[in-house]
Amino acid sequence: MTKPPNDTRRPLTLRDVSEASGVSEMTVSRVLRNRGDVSATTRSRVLEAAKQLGYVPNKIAGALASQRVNLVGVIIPSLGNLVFPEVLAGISDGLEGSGLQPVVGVTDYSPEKEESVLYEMLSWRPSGVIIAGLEHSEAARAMLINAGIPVVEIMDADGEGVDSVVGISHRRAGLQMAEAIVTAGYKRIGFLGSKMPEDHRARKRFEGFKEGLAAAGLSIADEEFYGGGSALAKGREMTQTILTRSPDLDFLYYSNDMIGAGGMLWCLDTGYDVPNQIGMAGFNGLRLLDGFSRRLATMDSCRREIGLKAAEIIAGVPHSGMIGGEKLVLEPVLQMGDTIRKV
Amino acid sequence: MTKPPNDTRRPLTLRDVSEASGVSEMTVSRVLRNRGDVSATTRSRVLEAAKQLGYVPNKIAGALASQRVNLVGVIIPSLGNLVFPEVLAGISDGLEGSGLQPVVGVTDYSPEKEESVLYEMLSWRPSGVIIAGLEHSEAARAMLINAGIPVVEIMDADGEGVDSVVGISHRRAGLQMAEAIVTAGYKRIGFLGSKMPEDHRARKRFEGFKEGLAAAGLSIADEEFYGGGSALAKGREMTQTILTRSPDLDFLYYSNDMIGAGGMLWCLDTGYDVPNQIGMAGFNGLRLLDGFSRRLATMDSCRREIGLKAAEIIAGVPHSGMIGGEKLVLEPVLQMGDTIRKV
DNA sequence: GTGAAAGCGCTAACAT
DNA sequence: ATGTTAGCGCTTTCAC
Repeated sequence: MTKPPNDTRRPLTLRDVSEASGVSEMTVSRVLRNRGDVSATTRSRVLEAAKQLGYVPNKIAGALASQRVNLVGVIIPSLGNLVFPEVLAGISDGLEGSGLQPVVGVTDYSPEKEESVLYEMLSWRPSGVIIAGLEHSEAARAMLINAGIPVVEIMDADGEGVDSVVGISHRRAGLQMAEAIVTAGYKRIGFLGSKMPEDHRARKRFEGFKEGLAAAGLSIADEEFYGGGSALAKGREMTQTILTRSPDLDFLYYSNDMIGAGGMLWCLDTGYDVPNQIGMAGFNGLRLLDGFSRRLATMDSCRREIGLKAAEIIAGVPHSGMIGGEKLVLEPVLQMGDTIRKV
Repeated sequence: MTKPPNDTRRPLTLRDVSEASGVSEMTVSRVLRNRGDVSATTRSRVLEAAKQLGYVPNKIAGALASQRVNLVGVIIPSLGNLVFPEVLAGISDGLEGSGLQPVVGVTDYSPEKEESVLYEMLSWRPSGVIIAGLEHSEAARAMLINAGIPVVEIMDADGEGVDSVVGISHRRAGLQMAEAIVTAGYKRIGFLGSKMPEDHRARKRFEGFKEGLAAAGLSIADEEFYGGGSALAKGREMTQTILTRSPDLDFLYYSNDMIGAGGMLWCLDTGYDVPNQIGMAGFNGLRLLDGFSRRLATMDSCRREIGLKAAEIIAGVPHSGMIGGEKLVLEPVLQMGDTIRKV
């Protein structure tokens, strides 16, 4: 394979391949897309020329002409949180074989940024959009409705979607965890979470959690919130802080596994008897934490499957018909781990 | 903000805005792009009409006409490994304000997939490509050279690049770690890593490491490799395995911090005296691990800065001139942590 | 099985 | 400050 002789710095076009092979542009196009009937000889002659020249088709022109773009916009709040790359992995799997490619946009949990990222994406006329959460600005919702393409809102099932929805009920997840804690006999419960008002899923879990406690006549005894930084380190710090302030707490509910793991490390280092003296639980079911000596109680957020299903919905929608409106609510499984005492 | 009255399911065009506002398509285009002089009145009339209709420009057509695409292709091996999202964050920062947007492609460490992802990306005629590593297939190299756009190969500086290069010398990183270990007086050294033949950076670190040991008349006493799974858990398992097989090892060098942390947890749980009985070190400088009770010795891989600089190179290249060929070698800092004994 | 013509929705370049 | 014309590189459609 020698270096293609593209001396002129002008990108190669179909016409170049056409001239090099002595075949019309149209037929070259057919060969390169495996469309229509082309004789074996013409076919191989074209492929030879294309390879020889190092021709790379121009999808921009192709997309404009065909009104077809094999891209799926994926909009998520962050890449720093382990959870989202896993959703992406699921999406990537779900798109496998469909010819569609994900294009990722990150919002940093900012509604304004979400709006601009969405606008940017839609301007490339993707075949579909997968977007985290159900809460969007008015303008963003309008764009999603108006885009005329399948939209899947993922990760959250507590609310109304624009089109299709794939997620779990975070409210119910919080509620179920509260029930498990109450059943185990814990009474003085602390909550530790992030102070991101725009993390609606964390907020809903917290609300469901409080609701579950309330049903048993209990409420949050103390709470602690954090901003940026290494989640593990923050979990450690916050745990020390809250237990110093409220030494009588017998359970700590963390809004995610990373801070929960940090808290667990601190409790074990400090000599707490987990789960008898103090119980603890997180959220997400992060496999990352499998290597710890104790397994933190948690609840799987089904993120890989969510990505997979969302992608399948996009990939499965026929090019014209677009029915949509599916709502798929997955059921997370409570994993008791080693940090909730047996009843 | 009422729902835009786009009754016909046909996407809106510039012409629609033109008709709605009574301004020529060309002037509408100018307004929407803030290009050229437009009177304040026409301007506001156009913006009003565009907003009213919910018009989203078609970048495909725009790109085709202007031969300008504000996209930067970013090709990385994986999203599951913490390291790459951090590089992405750096790229995202470096692109800030340039008007360029990253489009991410994942190769799963497969040269074939890298080739197809690259082909796919180039077919969108991006303004530049940032790609992990210096090792590519012949065809991939040819595409990169032939693309006629700035290319930045990142993360590795041990070798020749196609155009610009931003990275660290993994060989030197391994070598320096070996020197630190030798200096601390360790003699019986084990290596634990992944068995990914395509992870050239890990391979180079290992080679540099062995070279560093050799310079002191030492060599690897035992080694252990792993495949998939939770890295923390694997680090734990492998550490048990290698120390059972070779109980006389006094140092363990891990190819990354996650397996190193797993190993550290196991050693501490098992009652090893770290760092006196056994020392250990990883690689990457993961801040994620800040919450552990001991800090693992490690070496910063400068991944955020690598992303930042690579993006700046792409963003800084003038639209035509394309000089390129920069090579930026960053210097990782050795962090001794708590797992190498003081001399 | 192959080719010619028209045009996708925009913007560069040139009017005015 | 605004409008007109001619394409960008491909694919659709229709002809042969």
